[in-house]
Amino acid sequence: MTKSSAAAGRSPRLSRERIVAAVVDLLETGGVDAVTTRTVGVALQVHPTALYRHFRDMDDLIREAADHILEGVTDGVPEDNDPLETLSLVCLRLRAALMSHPGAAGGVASGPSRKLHERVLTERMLELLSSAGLGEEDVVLGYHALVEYTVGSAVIDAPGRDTEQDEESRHRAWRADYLTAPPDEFPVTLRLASLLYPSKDDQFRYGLRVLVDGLRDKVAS
Amino acid sequence: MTKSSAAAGRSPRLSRERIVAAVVDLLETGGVDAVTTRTVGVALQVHPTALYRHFRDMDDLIREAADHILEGVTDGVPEDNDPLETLSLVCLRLRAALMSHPGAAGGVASGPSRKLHERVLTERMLELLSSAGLGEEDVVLGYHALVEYTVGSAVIDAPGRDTEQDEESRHRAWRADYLTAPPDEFPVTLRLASLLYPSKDDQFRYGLRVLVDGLRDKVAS
DNA sequence: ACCTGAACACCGTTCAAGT
DNA sequence: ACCTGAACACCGTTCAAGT
Repeated sequence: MTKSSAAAGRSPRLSRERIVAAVVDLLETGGVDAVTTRTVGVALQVHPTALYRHFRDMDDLIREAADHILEGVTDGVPEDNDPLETLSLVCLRLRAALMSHPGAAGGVASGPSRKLHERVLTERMLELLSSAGLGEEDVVLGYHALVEYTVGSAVIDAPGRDTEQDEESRHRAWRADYLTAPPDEFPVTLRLASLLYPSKDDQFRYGLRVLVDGLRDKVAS
Repeated sequence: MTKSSAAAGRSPRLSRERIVAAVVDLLETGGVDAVTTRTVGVALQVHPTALYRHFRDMDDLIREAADHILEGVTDGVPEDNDPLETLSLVCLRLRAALMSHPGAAGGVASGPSRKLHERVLTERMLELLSSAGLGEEDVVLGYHALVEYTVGSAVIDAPGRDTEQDEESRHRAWRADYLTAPPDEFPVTLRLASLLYPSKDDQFRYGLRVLVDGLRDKVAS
């Protein structure tokens, strides 16, 4: 009745699903190095090495968890008349999912898992680019550009292990630091120092807009 | 005569420069996790903990090495009539520097070091954007967008620890994998599968072009 | 002042052993 | 079949000790 035909032993305490759920949880609450064999062990009240019955190695587990985080990214995104605007919203949702789970960005950055939720996201993005009227070449290259920008900047922007200082005060310190540069060697930096390091979300939105608008220009050809 | 006024003991075997040089070397030949306290120890014929006299911790050392890799990125870049084309070349040079030193990308991705070579690169990029005729806001946001795209995609594209398979055969396997998807759920993916995963450099160049061209459109405003 | 040696608290992973 | 226990080969880092 459990899953195997010969349901002999007591029911297993672990499963891929339960392990993934625990990892997603650790990815959400803790920082990047919050998920280790030991931490998932205590989270599931189980020996650190128990997960090796269900996953080949830590990398396998992280990638599965990363894919799980991609679930629902395309759901409920309001449909705009312009497919590229919808796509822009999808990218923002993708970023939000990655940012709310520090360390997950590194997981998807390590290469395409070609697992379910990633496939769904890929299909949706390709479809939106295609229905915008882009040629096949531009659809594929545009897809890659948006993914690399969104995932790549999430890797950069995701909160690391130093959550002590908040983003704004850190940025303020950086700007102040630039003001100490020698004026004859760094004139432009000095002139613009006060504008450097706007909020990371504003940075991301700007680049996303440039990319999306640039892709729209390719439709005419 | 050495450096301190009281030059008593024998001259030190180590220095920040020598350690950084060794790390840059390891970053170039080996993969991402090729640089550890132990590996720099054997490279310099020195005890693994010796570097703690010269650097606060491993992070400090990696960031210094990452900055060293940025040296000369802006040197000898041919000056185009259009500053944004020169900027495009600078980004390509930055990518080349990061790609040829796997792991260095992670170093600069961990946040701005505000060290010398990074400052030089920042100044040059801001200057090129400024001389292109962009407003101050666009200069700063354009700078951030280009850096996040270039560094972020380098983190994604940099060769990891699995150098067994070459890029092209891995991409071929991925494309083949997409062809096994159920046709009714992934029609666009199936139609475009053969076009997916062009060379990483081509991917990067495409997105870079879209970004640069998009920034040029902002000049008119 | 600069480096070594020993030690500590971690990692991921393997494999024999228990149930 | 599934999990535990012990063990191995690694990490980064601290600190007392040598010279």
